[in-house]
Amino acid sequence: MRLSRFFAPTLKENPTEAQVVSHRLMLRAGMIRQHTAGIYNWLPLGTRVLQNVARIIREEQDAAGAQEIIMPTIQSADLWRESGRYDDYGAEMLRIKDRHERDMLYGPTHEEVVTDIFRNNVKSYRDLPTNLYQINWKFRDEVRPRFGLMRGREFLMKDAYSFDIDYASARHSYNQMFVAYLRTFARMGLRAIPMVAESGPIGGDLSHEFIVLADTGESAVYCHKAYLDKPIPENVDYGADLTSIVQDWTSLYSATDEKHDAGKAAELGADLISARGIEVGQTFYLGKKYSTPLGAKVVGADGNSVDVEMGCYGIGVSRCVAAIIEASHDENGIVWPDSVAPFHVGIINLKVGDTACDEACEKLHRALGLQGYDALYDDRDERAGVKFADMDLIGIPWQIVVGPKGIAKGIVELKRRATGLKEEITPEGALAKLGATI
RNA sequence: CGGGGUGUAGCUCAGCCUGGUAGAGCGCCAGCUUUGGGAGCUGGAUGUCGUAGGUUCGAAUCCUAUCGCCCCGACCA
Repeated sequence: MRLSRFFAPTLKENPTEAQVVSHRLMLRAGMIRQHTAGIYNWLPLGTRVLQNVARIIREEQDAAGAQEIIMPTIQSADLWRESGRYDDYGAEMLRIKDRHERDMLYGPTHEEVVTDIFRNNVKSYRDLPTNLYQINWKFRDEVRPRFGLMRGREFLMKDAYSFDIDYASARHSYNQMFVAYLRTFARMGLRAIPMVAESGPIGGDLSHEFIVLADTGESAVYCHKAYLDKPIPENVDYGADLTSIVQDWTSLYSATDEKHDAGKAAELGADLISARGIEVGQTFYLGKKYSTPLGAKVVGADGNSVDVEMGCYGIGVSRCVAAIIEASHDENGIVWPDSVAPFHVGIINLKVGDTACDEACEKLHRALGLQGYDALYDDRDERAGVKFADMDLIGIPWQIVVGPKGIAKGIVELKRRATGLKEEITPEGALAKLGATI
Protein backbone atom coordinates (compact mmCIF):
# COMPACT_ATOMS: atom_id res chain seq x y z
CA MET A 1 0.00 0.00 0.00
CA ARG A 2 1.28 3.41 -0.94
CA LEU A 3 0.91 5.92 1.83
CA SER A 4 0.29 8.66 -0.73
CA ARG A 5 -2.95 6.91 -1.62
CA PHE A 6 -3.84 5.49 1.77
CA PHE A 7 -6.59 7.17 3.77
CA ALA A 8 -4.89 7.82 7.09
CA PRO A 9 -5.41 11.41 8.18
CA THR A 10 -2.81 11.85 10.93
CA LEU A 11 -2.87 14.73 13.37
CA LYS A 12 0.17 16.57 14.62
CA GLU A 13 -1.56 17.93 17.67
CA ASN A 14 -3.64 16.27 20.33
CA PRO A 15 -7.38 16.63 19.85
CA THR A 16 -8.71 18.34 22.92
CA GLU A 17 -11.51 15.85 23.57
CA ALA A 18 -9.16 12.90 23.90
CA GLN A 19 -7.87 12.60 27.43
CA VAL A 20 -6.54 9.05 27.55
CA VAL A 21 -3.56 7.91 25.56
CA SER A 22 -5.23 5.19 23.50
CA HIS A 23 -7.99 7.56 22.41
CA ARG A 24 -5.48 10.29 21.59
CA LEU A 25 -3.23 8.02 19.59
CA MET A 26 -6.06 6.42 17.68
CA LEU A 27 -7.30 9.83 16.62
CA ARG A 28 -3.82 11.11 15.85
CA ALA A 29 -2.81 8.03 13.88
CA GLY A 30 -5.97 8.32 11.78
CA MET A 31 -7.42 5.02 12.99
CA ILE A 32 -10.79 6.30 14.10
CA ARG A 33 -12.97 9.38 14.06
CA GLN A 34 -15.77 10.08 16.46
CA HIS A 35 -19.27 10.07 15.05
CA THR A 36 -21.05 11.07 18.24
CA ALA A 37 -20.62 10.35 21.94
CA GLY A 38 -19.45 6.76 22.32
CA ILE A 39 -19.84 5.94 18.61
CA TYR A 40 -16.93 5.87 16.21
CA ASN A 41 -16.03 5.54 12.57
CA TRP A 42 -13.22 3.09 11.90
CA LEU A 43 -10.87 4.37 9.21
CA PRO A 44 -8.68 1.99 7.17
CA LEU A 45 -5.84 1.79 9.68
CA GLY A 46 -8.17 1.12 12.60
CA THR A 47 -10.19 -1.34 10.59
CA ARG A 48 -7.08 -3.35 9.81
CA VAL A 49 -6.12 -3.62 13.46
CA LEU A 50 -9.66 -4.44 14.53
CA GLN A 51 -9.81 -7.21 11.97
CA ASN A 52 -6.46 -8.59 13.07
CA VAL A 53 -7.67 -8.72 16.65
CA ALA A 54 -10.89 -10.38 15.52
CA ARG A 55 -8.92 -12.90 13.48
CA ILE A 56 -6.89 -13.99 16.48
CA ILE A 57 -10.03 -14.34 18.57
CA ARG A 58 -11.71 -16.32 15.82
CA GLU A 59 -8.77 -18.69 15.43
CA GLU A 60 -8.65 -19.41 19.14
CA GLN A 61 -12.41 -19.83 19.46
CA ASP A 62 -12.39 -22.26 16.58
CA ALA A 63 -9.46 -24.14 18.09
CA ALA A 64 -11.35 -24.46 21.35
CA GLY A 65 -14.30 -25.99 19.55
CA ALA A 66 -16.69 -23.06 19.27
CA GLN A 67 -18.56 -22.44 16.03
CA GLU A 68 -19.07 -19.03 14.50
CA ILE A 69 -22.54 -17.73 13.72
CA ILE A 70 -24.03 -14.28 13.17
CA MET A 71 -27.07 -13.12 15.11
CA PRO A 72 -29.16 -10.03 14.42
CA THR A 73 -28.17 -6.71 15.97
CA ILE A 74 -31.83 -5.65 15.99
CA GLN A 75 -33.93 -7.98 18.10
CA SER A 76 -37.57 -8.40 18.91
CA ALA A 77 -38.60 -7.42 22.45
CA ASP A 78 -40.69 -10.58 22.77
CA LEU A 79 -37.80 -12.83 23.70
CA TRP A 80 -36.69 -10.39 26.34
CA ARG A 81 -40.14 -10.35 27.86
CA GLU A 82 -39.95 -14.12 28.00
CA SER A 83 -36.65 -14.10 29.87
CA GLY A 84 -37.87 -11.33 32.13
CA ARG A 85 -35.07 -9.00 31.21
CA TYR A 86 -37.07 -6.55 29.11
CA ASP A 87 -38.11 -4.67 32.20
CA ASP A 88 -34.95 -5.37 34.17
CA TYR A 89 -32.39 -4.12 31.72
CA GLY A 90 -33.12 -0.43 32.07
CA ALA A 91 -32.23 2.56 29.96
CA GLU A 92 -28.94 1.04 28.91
CA MET A 93 -30.88 -0.95 26.33
CA LEU A 94 -31.74 1.05 23.25
CA ARG A 95 -35.41 0.47 22.53
CA ILE A 96 -36.95 1.24 19.19
CA LYS A 97 -40.24 0.65 17.40
CA ASP A 98 -40.61 -0.57 13.87
CA ARG A 99 -43.20 0.84 11.44
CA HIS A 100 -45.85 -1.46 12.83
CA GLU A 101 -45.22 -0.13 16.32
CA ARG A 102 -43.66 -3.41 17.39
CA ASP A 103 -41.13 -3.16 20.19
CA MET A 104 -37.61 -3.82 19.00
CA LEU A 105 -34.23 -3.25 20.53
CA TYR A 106 -30.59 -2.99 19.50
CA GLY A 107 -29.00 -5.97 21.19
CA PRO A 108 -26.82 -5.21 24.22
CA THR A 109 -26.12 -8.95 24.49
CA HIS A 110 -27.47 -12.14 22.95
CA GLU A 111 -28.38 -14.74 25.58
CA GLU A 112 -32.04 -14.63 24.58
CA VAL A 113 -31.44 -14.93 20.86
CA VAL A 114 -28.91 -17.72 21.10
CA THR A 115 -31.09 -19.64 23.53
CA ASP A 116 -33.98 -19.27 21.11
CA ILE A 117 -31.84 -20.70 18.31
CA PHE A 118 -30.90 -23.57 20.57
CA ARG A 119 -34.38 -24.46 21.81
CA ASN A 120 -35.80 -24.44 18.30
CA ASN A 121 -33.15 -26.69 16.87
CA VAL A 122 -31.60 -28.93 19.47
CA LYS A 123 -33.64 -31.62 21.13
CA SER A 124 -31.27 -34.37 22.25
CA TYR A 125 -28.35 -34.67 24.62
CA ARG A 126 -26.57 -36.34 21.72
CA ASP A 127 -26.14 -32.92 20.11
CA LEU A 128 -24.34 -31.59 23.17
CA PRO A 129 -22.04 -30.06 24.05
CA THR A 130 -22.17 -27.18 21.65
CA ASN A 131 -20.71 -23.72 21.73
CA LEU A 132 -21.81 -20.94 19.39
CA TYR A 133 -20.13 -17.57 19.06
CA GLN A 134 -20.32 -14.44 17.02
CA ILE A 135 -18.24 -11.33 16.50
CA ASN A 136 -20.73 -8.56 16.17
CA TRP A 137 -21.67 -5.03 17.16
CA LYS A 138 -23.43 -4.39 20.42
CA PHE A 139 -25.07 -1.25 21.64
CA ARG A 140 -25.36 -0.26 25.27
CA ASP A 141 -26.62 3.20 25.92
CA GLU A 142 -24.10 3.99 28.64
CA VAL A 143 -24.86 6.87 30.95
CA ARG A 144 -21.42 8.18 30.39
CA PRO A 145 -19.42 6.87 27.47
CA ARG A 146 -15.77 7.81 27.88
CA PHE A 147 -12.14 7.25 27.04
CA GLY A 148 -12.75 6.70 23.36
CA LEU A 149 -13.18 3.04 22.56
CA MET A 150 -12.66 2.00 26.14
CA ARG A 151 -16.25 2.66 27.03
CA GLY A 152 -18.10 3.30 23.83
CA ARG A 153 -21.82 2.82 23.42
CA GLU A 154 -21.42 0.86 20.22
CA PHE A 155 -18.67 -1.72 20.40
CA LEU A 156 -17.52 -4.87 18.69
CA MET A 157 -17.80 -7.91 20.88
CA LYS A 158 -17.10 -11.59 20.62
CA ASP A 159 -19.76 -13.44 22.55
CA ALA A 160 -19.83 -17.21 22.88
CA TYR A 161 -22.53 -19.36 24.46
CA SER A 162 -22.06 -22.93 25.57
CA PHE A 163 -24.77 -25.56 26.04
CA ASP A 164 -24.21 -28.71 28.08
CA ILE A 165 -26.20 -31.54 29.53
CA ASP A 166 -24.90 -31.30 33.09
CA TYR A 167 -22.67 -29.34 35.39
CA ALA A 168 -19.52 -31.36 34.81
CA SER A 169 -19.80 -30.89 31.09
CA ALA A 170 -20.66 -27.19 31.49
CA ARG A 171 -17.63 -26.78 33.66
CA HIS A 172 -15.48 -28.28 30.93
CA SER A 173 -16.94 -25.84 28.41
CA TYR A 174 -16.12 -23.04 30.81
CA ASN A 175 -12.57 -24.30 31.12
CA GLN A 176 -12.20 -24.47 27.36
CA MET A 177 -13.11 -20.83 27.02
CA PHE A 178 -10.96 -19.89 29.99
CA VAL A 179 -7.88 -21.45 28.43
CA ALA A 180 -8.73 -20.08 24.99
CA TYR A 181 -8.86 -16.62 26.55
CA LEU A 182 -5.42 -16.98 28.08
CA ARG A 183 -4.07 -17.79 24.65
CA THR A 184 -6.12 -15.22 22.77
CA PHE A 185 -4.98 -12.23 24.78
CA ALA A 186 -1.38 -13.38 24.85
CA ARG A 187 -1.39 -13.66 21.08
CA MET A 188 -2.48 -10.06 20.70
CA GLY A 189 0.31 -8.93 23.00
CA LEU A 190 -1.81 -8.45 26.11
CA ARG A 191 -1.11 -9.77 29.56
CA ALA A 192 -4.65 -10.50 30.70
CA ILE A 193 -5.02 -11.82 34.24
CA PRO A 194 -8.10 -13.85 35.16
CA MET A 195 -9.72 -12.50 38.29
CA VAL A 196 -12.62 -13.71 40.34
CA ALA A 197 -15.54 -11.48 39.47
CA GLU A 198 -19.16 -10.72 40.17
CA SER A 199 -21.41 -12.03 37.48
CA GLY A 200 -23.64 -8.94 37.53
CA PRO A 201 -26.89 -8.71 35.58
CA ILE A 202 -25.79 -11.42 33.16
CA GLY A 203 -26.30 -13.91 35.98
CA GLY A 204 -24.70 -17.12 37.16
CA ASP A 205 -22.39 -17.87 40.04
CA LEU A 206 -18.95 -18.52 38.56
CA SER A 207 -17.21 -15.81 36.69
CA HIS A 208 -13.79 -14.46 35.81
CA GLU A 209 -12.86 -11.12 34.41
CA PHE A 210 -9.75 -11.00 32.26
CA ILE A 211 -7.93 -7.86 33.24
CA VAL A 212 -5.08 -5.97 31.60
CA LEU A 213 -3.22 -3.85 34.13
CA ALA A 214 -3.12 -0.20 33.08
CA ASP A 215 -3.20 3.12 34.88
CA THR A 216 -6.13 4.22 32.78
CA GLY A 217 -8.14 1.16 33.72
CA GLU A 218 -11.60 1.75 35.08
CA SER A 219 -11.51 -0.64 37.98
CA ALA A 220 -9.26 -1.30 40.95
CA VAL A 221 -7.80 -4.81 40.93
CA TYR A 222 -5.53 -6.93 43.09
CA CYS A 223 -3.39 -9.91 42.19
CA HIS A 224 -0.28 -11.90 42.93
CA LYS A 225 2.68 -10.58 40.97
CA ALA A 226 3.50 -14.06 39.69
CA TYR A 227 0.68 -13.54 37.18
CA LEU A 228 2.84 -11.09 35.28
CA ASP A 229 5.17 -13.70 33.84
CA LYS A 230 3.22 -16.89 34.15
CA PRO A 231 3.75 -18.98 31.00
CA ILE A 232 0.77 -19.25 28.67
CA PRO A 233 -0.40 -22.81 27.91
CA GLU A 234 0.81 -24.06 24.53
CA ASN A 235 -0.42 -26.87 22.29
CA VAL A 236 -3.61 -27.25 24.25
CA ASP A 237 -5.71 -30.34 23.67
CA TYR A 238 -9.17 -28.90 24.23
CA GLY A 239 -10.70 -32.35 24.31
CA ALA A 240 -8.65 -33.31 27.34
CA ASP A 241 -9.38 -32.36 30.93
CA LEU A 242 -8.33 -28.74 31.40
CA THR A 243 -8.95 -28.59 35.12
CA SER A 244 -5.27 -28.52 36.05
CA ILE A 245 -4.55 -25.55 33.77
CA VAL A 246 -7.50 -23.62 35.13
CA GLN A 247 -6.59 -24.50 38.69
CA ASP A 248 -3.04 -23.40 38.08
CA TRP A 249 -4.33 -20.06 36.79
CA THR A 250 -6.85 -19.52 39.56
CA SER A 251 -4.98 -20.72 42.62
CA LEU A 252 -3.00 -17.52 43.13
CA TYR A 253 -4.79 -14.55 44.60
CA SER A 254 -6.48 -12.26 42.10
CA ALA A 255 -9.70 -10.34 42.44
CA THR A 256 -11.59 -7.37 41.19
CA ASP A 257 -12.58 -4.68 43.62
CA GLU A 258 -16.00 -6.21 44.32
CA LYS A 259 -14.53 -9.58 45.20
CA HIS A 260 -11.45 -8.25 46.94
CA ASP A 261 -10.61 -9.79 50.31
CA ALA A 262 -8.24 -7.38 52.00
CA GLY A 263 -7.26 -9.90 54.67
CA LYS A 264 -6.33 -12.60 52.21
CA ALA A 265 -4.55 -10.14 49.98
CA ALA A 266 -2.48 -8.86 52.89
CA GLU A 267 -1.01 -12.34 53.32
CA LEU A 268 0.80 -11.87 50.00
CA GLY A 269 2.88 -9.08 51.44
CA ALA A 270 5.24 -7.70 48.80
CA ASP A 271 3.88 -10.11 46.22
CA LEU A 272 0.58 -8.26 46.04
CA ILE A 273 -0.04 -6.00 43.11
CA SER A 274 -2.66 -3.36 43.67
CA ALA A 275 -3.40 -1.64 40.41
CA ARG A 276 -5.99 -0.48 37.97
CA GLY A 277 -7.16 -2.67 35.17
CA ILE A 278 -9.01 -2.81 31.88
CA GLU A 279 -11.50 -5.62 31.52
CA VAL A 280 -10.98 -7.14 28.09
CA GLY A 281 -13.05 -10.27 28.60
CA GLN A 282 -15.31 -12.08 31.00
CA THR A 283 -16.46 -15.66 31.37
CA PHE A 284 -19.68 -16.71 33.08
CA TYR A 285 -21.09 -20.01 34.13
CA LEU A 286 -24.83 -19.39 33.80
CA GLY A 287 -26.37 -22.68 34.81
CA LYS A 288 -30.07 -22.66 33.93
CA LYS A 289 -30.66 -18.96 34.28
CA TYR A 290 -31.80 -18.63 30.67
CA SER A 291 -32.60 -22.18 29.71
CA THR A 292 -35.31 -22.55 32.33
CA PRO A 293 -37.37 -19.41 31.59
CA LEU A 294 -36.89 -19.83 27.85
CA GLY A 295 -37.55 -23.55 27.89
CA ALA A 296 -34.27 -24.68 26.37
CA LYS A 297 -34.31 -28.35 27.20
CA VAL A 298 -33.07 -31.56 25.71
CA VAL A 299 -33.92 -35.18 26.24
CA GLY A 300 -31.22 -36.91 28.26
CA ALA A 301 -29.91 -40.45 28.02
CA ASP A 302 -32.51 -41.57 30.52
CA GLY A 303 -35.33 -40.25 28.38
CA ASN A 304 -36.17 -37.34 30.64
CA SER A 305 -36.11 -33.70 29.52
CA VAL A 306 -33.68 -31.41 31.32
CA ASP A 307 -32.99 -27.72 31.05
CA VAL A 308 -29.55 -27.22 29.54
CA GLU A 309 -26.59 -25.84 31.39
CA MET A 310 -25.24 -22.68 29.81
CA GLY A 311 -22.21 -20.46 29.92
CA CYS A 312 -21.40 -17.21 28.16
CA TYR A 313 -18.05 -15.72 27.32
CA GLY A 314 -17.36 -12.22 26.06
CA ILE A 315 -14.40 -10.37 24.67
CA GLY A 316 -14.53 -6.65 23.97
CA VAL A 317 -12.91 -6.71 20.56
CA SER A 318 -12.81 -2.96 20.00
CA ARG A 319 -11.80 -2.44 23.62
CA CYS A 320 -8.87 -4.80 23.05
CA VAL A 321 -7.56 -2.42 20.41
CA ALA A 322 -7.57 0.38 22.96
CA ALA A 323 -6.07 -1.86 25.63
CA ILE A 324 -3.22 -2.90 23.34
CA ILE A 325 -2.36 0.74 22.77
CA GLU A 326 -2.57 1.51 26.48
CA ALA A 327 -0.15 -1.34 27.09
CA SER A 328 2.15 -0.62 24.17
CA HIS A 329 3.05 2.94 23.23
CA ASP A 330 5.74 5.52 23.85
CA GLU A 331 6.06 9.28 23.49
CA ASN A 332 6.25 8.96 19.70
CA GLY A 333 3.11 6.92 19.23
CA ILE A 334 1.77 3.41 19.08
CA VAL A 335 4.03 0.36 19.25
CA TRP A 336 2.00 -2.42 17.63
CA PRO A 337 2.73 -6.03 18.52
CA ASP A 338 3.50 -7.82 15.24
CA SER A 339 0.39 -9.97 15.50
CA VAL A 340 -2.10 -7.10 15.25
CA ALA A 341 -0.14 -4.41 13.41
CA PRO A 342 -2.04 -2.79 10.53
CA PHE A 343 1.04 -3.37 8.38
CA HIS A 344 3.95 -5.68 9.08
CA VAL A 345 6.55 -3.33 7.74
CA GLY A 346 6.89 0.25 6.57
CA ILE A 347 9.17 1.45 3.82
CA ILE A 348 10.38 5.02 4.09
CA ASN A 349 11.68 6.59 0.92
CA LEU A 350 13.73 9.52 2.12
CA LYS A 351 14.16 11.02 -1.33
CA VAL A 352 11.19 10.50 -3.57
CA GLY A 353 12.24 11.32 -7.12
CA ASP A 354 15.75 9.97 -6.68
CA THR A 355 16.00 7.11 -9.14
CA ALA A 356 18.10 4.85 -6.92
CA CYS A 357 15.84 5.38 -3.89
CA ASP A 358 12.64 4.99 -5.88
CA GLU A 359 13.82 1.79 -7.50
CA ALA A 360 15.07 0.28 -4.27
CA CYS A 361 11.76 1.07 -2.54
CA GLU A 362 9.64 -0.27 -5.36
CA LYS A 363 11.67 -3.44 -5.34
CA LEU A 364 11.31 -3.89 -1.59
CA HIS A 365 7.61 -3.13 -1.76
CA ARG A 366 7.06 -5.71 -4.45
CA ALA A 367 9.25 -8.34 -2.81
CA LEU A 368 7.48 -7.99 0.53
CA GLY A 369 4.13 -8.32 -1.21
CA LEU A 370 5.28 -11.52 -2.89
CA GLN A 371 6.34 -12.89 0.47
CA GLY A 372 2.85 -12.21 1.73
CA TYR A 373 3.71 -9.33 4.01
CA ASP A 374 1.66 -6.19 4.16
CA ALA A 375 3.96 -3.26 3.58
CA LEU A 376 3.12 0.42 3.89
CA TYR A 377 5.30 2.34 1.47
CA ASP A 378 5.74 6.01 2.30
CA ASP A 379 6.18 7.40 -1.18
CA ARG A 380 4.99 10.88 -0.26
CA ASP A 381 7.04 13.90 -1.22
CA GLU A 382 7.54 14.88 2.40
CA ARG A 383 10.51 15.68 4.54
CA ALA A 384 12.30 12.90 6.34
CA GLY A 385 11.17 14.08 9.76
CA VAL A 386 7.53 13.97 8.77
CA LYS A 387 7.89 10.42 7.50
CA PHE A 388 9.74 9.18 10.55
CA ALA A 389 7.22 10.82 12.83
CA ASP A 390 4.21 9.39 10.99
CA MET A 391 5.63 5.89 10.76
CA ASP A 392 6.36 5.90 14.49
CA LEU A 393 2.98 7.41 15.33
CA ILE A 394 1.18 4.74 13.32
CA GLY A 395 3.45 2.26 15.05
CA ILE A 396 4.55 -0.04 12.24
CA PRO A 397 6.73 -2.69 13.96
CA TRP A 398 9.45 -2.89 11.32
CA GLN A 399 10.63 0.02 9.21
CA ILE A 400 12.99 0.01 6.28
CA VAL A 401 14.57 3.40 5.69
CA VAL A 402 15.86 3.97 2.19
CA GLY A 403 18.02 7.05 1.65
CA PRO A 404 20.39 8.24 -1.06
CA LYS A 405 23.50 7.98 1.11
CA GLY A 406 22.88 4.41 2.13
CA ILE A 407 21.64 3.19 -1.21
CA ALA A 408 24.82 4.46 -2.88
CA LYS A 409 26.65 1.99 -0.65
CA GLY A 410 24.03 -0.66 -1.27
CA ILE A 411 22.49 -0.53 2.19
CA VAL A 412 19.24 0.44 3.86
CA GLU A 413 18.37 0.85 7.50
CA LEU A 414 16.16 -1.66 9.29
CA LYS A 415 14.51 -0.27 12.37
CA ARG A 416 12.54 -2.01 15.07
CA ARG A 417 9.78 0.25 16.36
CA ALA A 418 9.63 -1.29 19.81
CA THR A 419 13.30 -0.86 20.66
CA GLY A 420 14.32 1.92 18.31
CA LEU A 421 17.31 -0.20 17.34
CA LYS A 422 18.52 0.36 13.79
CA GLU A 423 20.83 -1.74 11.73
CA GLU A 424 22.45 -1.07 8.40
CA ILE A 425 21.84 -3.94 6.09
CA THR A 426 21.45 -4.73 2.40
CA PRO A 427 17.90 -4.72 1.03
CA GLU A 428 18.17 -8.46 0.50
CA GLY A 429 19.38 -8.89 4.04
CA ALA A 430 16.45 -6.86 5.34
CA LEU A 431 14.01 -9.03 3.43
CA ALA A 432 15.62 -12.18 4.71
CA LYS A 433 15.58 -10.91 8.24
CA LEU A 434 11.92 -9.93 8.02
CA GLY A 435 11.06 -13.25 6.51
CA ALA A 436 12.67 -14.87 9.47
CA THR A 437 11.16 -12.68 12.14
CA ILE A 438 7.67 -11.65 11.11
C1' C B 1 -28.58 11.35 36.62
C1' G B 2 -25.76 15.02 40.11
C1' G B 3 -21.24 18.33 39.81
C1' G B 4 -17.67 20.98 36.74
C1' G B 5 -15.79 22.65 31.99
C1' U B 6 -16.25 23.83 26.95
C1' G B 7 -18.19 25.12 21.80
C1' U B 8 -14.57 30.81 17.13
C1' A B 9 -10.89 28.03 10.05
C1' G B 10 -9.26 20.94 9.02
C1' C B 11 -6.25 20.88 14.20
C1' U B 12 -4.51 23.66 18.74
C1' C B 13 -6.19 28.10 20.53
C1' A B 14 -6.51 33.90 21.23
C1' G B 15 -10.42 37.58 21.06
C1' C B 16 -15.50 37.84 25.26
C1' C B 17 -14.52 40.84 31.32
C1' U B 18 -14.90 46.63 29.06
C1' G B 19 -20.24 45.52 22.32
C1' G B 20 -17.86 48.79 16.89
C1' U B 21 -18.42 44.19 12.07
C1' A B 22 -12.89 37.83 12.26
C1' G B 23 -7.41 36.62 14.36
C1' A B 24 -2.53 33.56 15.33
C1' G B 25 0.29 29.02 14.85
C1' C B 26 0.03 24.46 12.43
C1' G B 27 -2.44 22.15 8.20
C1' C B 28 -4.27 23.01 2.92
C1' C B 29 -3.21 25.31 -2.42
C1' A B 30 0.70 27.81 -5.79
C1' G B 31 5.83 29.22 -6.47
C1' C B 32 11.01 29.43 -5.10
C1' U B 33 14.80 27.63 -1.83
C1' U B 34 15.64 23.44 1.16
C1' U B 35 15.89 18.00 2.14
C1' G B 36 18.58 11.60 7.27
C1' G B 37 13.90 13.14 12.91
C1' G B 38 7.33 17.20 12.24
C1' A B 39 11.94 23.21 7.06
C1' G B 40 12.31 28.71 5.29
C1' C B 41 10.44 32.70 2.37
C1' U B 42 6.49 34.81 -0.78
C1' G B 43 1.53 34.69 -2.29
C1' G B 44 -3.46 32.40 -1.72
C1' A B 45 -8.10 29.85 -0.14
C1' U B 46 -11.05 28.60 4.11
C1' G B 47 -15.62 30.78 9.24
C1' U B 48 -23.85 31.03 8.88
C1' C B 49 -18.16 32.63 15.93
C1' G B 50 -22.87 25.35 18.06
C1' U B 51 -28.32 26.73 17.31
C1' A B 52 -32.66 29.83 18.25
C1' G B 53 -34.63 33.99 20.36
C1' G B 54 -33.85 38.74 22.90
C1' U B 55 -31.37 43.65 24.28
C1' U B 56 -28.87 47.40 21.19
C1' C B 57 -27.87 52.11 16.00
C1' G B 58 -24.52 47.83 16.20
C1' A B 59 -23.55 41.18 19.28
C1' A B 60 -18.28 36.18 18.78
C1' U B 61 -18.68 39.61 23.04
C1' C B 62 -24.47 41.14 27.14
C1' C B 63 -29.35 38.22 28.47
C1' U B 64 -32.62 33.77 27.88
C1' A B 65 -33.45 29.08 26.02
C1' U B 66 -31.66 24.91 23.65
C1' C B 67 -28.19 21.30 21.52
C1' G B 68 -23.38 19.01 21.26
C1' C B 69 -18.79 17.47 23.32
C1' C B 70 -15.18 16.59 27.46
C1' C B 71 -13.94 15.63 32.71
C1' C B 72 -15.26 13.93 38.05
C1' G B 73 -18.92 10.92 40.62
C1' A B 74 -22.90 7.05 40.68
C1' C B 75 -23.43 2.85 36.80
C1' C B 76 -21.13 -0.67 33.33
C1' A B 77 -18.13 -5.55 28.02
